[in-house]
Amino acid sequence: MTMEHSGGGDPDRSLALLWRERGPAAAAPARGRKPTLTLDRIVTAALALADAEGSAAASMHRVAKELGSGTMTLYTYVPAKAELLDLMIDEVLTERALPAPGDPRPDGWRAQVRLYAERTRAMFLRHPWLRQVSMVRPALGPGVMAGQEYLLSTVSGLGLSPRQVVAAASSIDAYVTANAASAAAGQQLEQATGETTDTWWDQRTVFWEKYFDVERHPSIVRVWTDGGYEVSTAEAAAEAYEFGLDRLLDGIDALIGTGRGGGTGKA
Amino acid sequence: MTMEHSGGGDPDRSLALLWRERGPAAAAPARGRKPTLTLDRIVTAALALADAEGSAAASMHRVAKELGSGTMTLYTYVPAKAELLDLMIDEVLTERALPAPGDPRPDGWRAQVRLYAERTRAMFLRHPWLRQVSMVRPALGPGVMAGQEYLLSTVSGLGLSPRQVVAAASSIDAYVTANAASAAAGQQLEQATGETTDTWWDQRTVFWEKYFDVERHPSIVRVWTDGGYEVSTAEAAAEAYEFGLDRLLDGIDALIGTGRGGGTGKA
DNA sequence: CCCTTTACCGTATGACGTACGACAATGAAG
DNA sequence: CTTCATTGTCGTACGTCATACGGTAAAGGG
Repeated sequence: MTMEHSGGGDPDRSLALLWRERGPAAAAPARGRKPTLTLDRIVTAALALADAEGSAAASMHRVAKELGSGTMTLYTYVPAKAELLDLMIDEVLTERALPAPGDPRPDGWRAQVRLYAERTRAMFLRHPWLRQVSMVRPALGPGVMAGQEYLLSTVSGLGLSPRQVVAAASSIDAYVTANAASAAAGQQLEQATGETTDTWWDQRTVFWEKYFDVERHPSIVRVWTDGGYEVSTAEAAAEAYEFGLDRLLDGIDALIGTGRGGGTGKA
Repeated sequence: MTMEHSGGGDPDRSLALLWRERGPAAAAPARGRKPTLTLDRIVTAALALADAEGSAAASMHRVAKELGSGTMTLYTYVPAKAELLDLMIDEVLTERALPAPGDPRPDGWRAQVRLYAERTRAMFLRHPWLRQVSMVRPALGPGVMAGQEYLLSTVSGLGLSPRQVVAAASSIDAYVTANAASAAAGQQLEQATGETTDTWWDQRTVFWEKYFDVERHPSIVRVWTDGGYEVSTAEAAAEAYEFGLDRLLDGIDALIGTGRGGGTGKA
C-alpha cells in the first residue's frame, strides 16, 4: 500500500528546488564550508535506486550510502523525503521530452494524443516505481507543466468549450496513466517475484477447481468458453488499453462532429 | 508511495481465507486451546482503523491493540500482513453489493455500467485507503469475482467479439477505478491536511508569479483566460470524470452500431 | 588569527513487519 | 485424574524506516 508524501512542506522552498532556483536569488553564499554534493547528484542517485529496486530502495539511508555521505547530510539539500520524491517525479516527467510549443509534432490531434500516451507509457515502464506515488496535488515543476501544456494543446481548437477541453485532457490523462501504471505494475511484479502473470494464474488453478462457482458467474464462464481469454495476460492488457483509448477518442471525435453537444459546454 | 503486498504467499492458504474455507475441510480441530479471536473480527478491526486514519493505521500492532491481544497472535489467523490486506480489499469489494445474475438491474447496458461506476466510486470514497493498494494480480476472492461477473455481463450480448468484451470491461474498469481513486485521494488529503485542494492552489500563487513561463505554456494560458478553470477543483474533477465516461461509452456504442469494426474483433 | 557562517553527520527515538521460542490452555488417551 | 500431544498466545529481538538534535569540521571575511 501507499505512504503519503505530498502537500506538507513550505511551497516556496519546494518550488525553488523544483525550478532549481531560476531567477536572481540564486547566488552561492560567500562564506562557510563548500557543499560536497549537488541536488542533481542526489536526485540521480535516488532515481537509480528506485529504478533498480523499487521506490522502497530510495530511502534516505541508501541514497546517502550510494553517494558516500552520512544520511543526515541529505537534509542540507532537501527539507524532507517528500520533496526528494517530488524532484524524482518531475525529473522523469521531463524526460518524456514532449514537443514544446514551437517544436514539430504529429499531424492530427489523435496522433498527438497518442504521442502523449506512448511517452507516458514508456515513462512508467522505465520507472515502475511511479505507480506507487500519488499524482494528486502534484509538485508544480517543469515536467508537470510541460505535460499539461502539451496535452491541452492537442485538444484545444477542436471546437470544444474551454471546460470541455479541460475535461477531455483530464480524462485522457487519467485513462492513459491508469493503464500505464497497471502495465508497470505487471512488469515490476514479474521482475520482483520472478514469475510471469501467466504462471501466477497457472498456480491458481486450484481456485477454479475448488472455489469458483459456475452458477454465480455465468458471464465469466461464457466469455471464457467463447475464447475471450485466449491471449496472454500481457497481450490482453495491451489490447484492452488500445481498445479503450480508441473508444475514448472516438467518443470525443463524435462530439466534435456533432458540433459540441453535452452538458459540460455551458461555460 | 506504495509498498508491495501481493503475490507472495501460498495460494491455497490465501484462497482458503478469502472464501472462509467453504467445503468439507473446514471442521474445527478437536484438540488444543480455543481461539479467542475470529478472522472476521480481525478484518473488521483493520478496516475500521484504515477507514478512520488511512492504510498506515492498519498495522499489526494497532489492529492487535484494538482487539486487546498481542501483536503476534494475529499471525495465528493470517500468514502475513499481505493476506490481511487482501481480505480487507475483498471485503469492501463485496460491500458494493452489485446485482447478482438473477437480481433486478437497470435497463440498458449504459445504465448498468453506470451502476458499476457509482458503486465503485462510492466504495473508494468510503474507503480512501483503497487507492494505496495495488489491484494487479488481485486476490481471487468473492468480491473480485462478483465485480468481474457483473461488469462482463453488462457488456456481453452487445455484438462485441469475446475479446472485445474483455477489452471493454477492462478499459471501463481502469477508467472508473482511476477516477474513483483520484477522488478518494483528494478527499483523503483534505481530511489529512485540513485544507481543501482550492486553498492548496491559493497557497501556490507564488508559482504563477515567480516561475510560470507564459511563453512556454500558451495553451494553459489560453484555457485559463477562456474560463476553462472557473469551477472548483472538485467540481472540475467530477466533470472530467463524467465527460470521459460518456465519451468512452459513446465510443463503444458507435462500435456496436457499426456492426463490430476495429482490430480486436478477430477472435 | 579569530569568528561567523555554512556543511557534515553520529546518535537517539519511536514506528514498522515478523522470526523465534517460551508458555498456557485444551481435550483425548491411559 | 493424570499425562501429553496439540493448538493458541504473546514477549523479546532484529533490522528497517524518517528525522530531531547537537556537536564538529571547513571556509572565508575581518
